[in-house]
Amino acid sequence: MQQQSVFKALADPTRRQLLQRLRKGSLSAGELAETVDVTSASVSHHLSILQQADLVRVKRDGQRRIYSVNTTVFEDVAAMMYDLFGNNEKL
Amino acid sequence: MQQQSVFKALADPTRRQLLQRLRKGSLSAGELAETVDVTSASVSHHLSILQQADLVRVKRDGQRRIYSVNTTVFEDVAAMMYDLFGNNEKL
DNA sequence: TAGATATTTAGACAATCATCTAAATATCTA
DNA sequence: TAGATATTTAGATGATTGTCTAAATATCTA
Repeated sequence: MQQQSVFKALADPTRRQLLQRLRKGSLSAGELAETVDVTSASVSHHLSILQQADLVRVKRDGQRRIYSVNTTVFEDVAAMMYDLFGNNEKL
Repeated sequence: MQQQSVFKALADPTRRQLLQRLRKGSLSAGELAETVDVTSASVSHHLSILQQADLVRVKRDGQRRIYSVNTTVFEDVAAMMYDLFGNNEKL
């Protein structure tokens, strides 16, 4: 889990949109592409960045690829946040 | 609190480094500049981005400017994370 | 096997970004 | 007030990024 790749992945609004779609359930690359306003080539590119940051997982299903949020990473992201803002009374 | 400005602000390693320094206590722009490997002009630029994202606060002290982490923003950042990863058993 | 469908990869381009140096602004002090 | 100190602003530059179209790859089905 690389801090840099995670924060960079989250910095793009389209990628955050994709993550939010996936929160509700797994979707194929094509289904995801329909929910955002860029080409499927761009979506594919974004998905690969999310994958590299380990924020999403993918599995094959025929000619489709099914993406899902990697929820196990949440704790790591929370730890990063703590690393930046931690040690205050709100935690 | 703009999601976009916060995530973008956190995406840069130098800015995260500055936040970590400030976690331990308030510092002037010059003191911050000594702790990172860029010019004070660059640090000033980064600090303005952190300010715009409301992640740091600044107050004047003579010719110095004293920066500190805006800890109250942590809850908002946590909420953003929940918005992306939320609804899983780890929360 | 041919053609259709799903997705990724390659290559190009414009916009954004981090950084630098130099100059400007503001404040302190002798 | 002059000069020193602290910080920001302006302008330039090279690198990175998000996006597109076109082509490549992989899989399904008639």
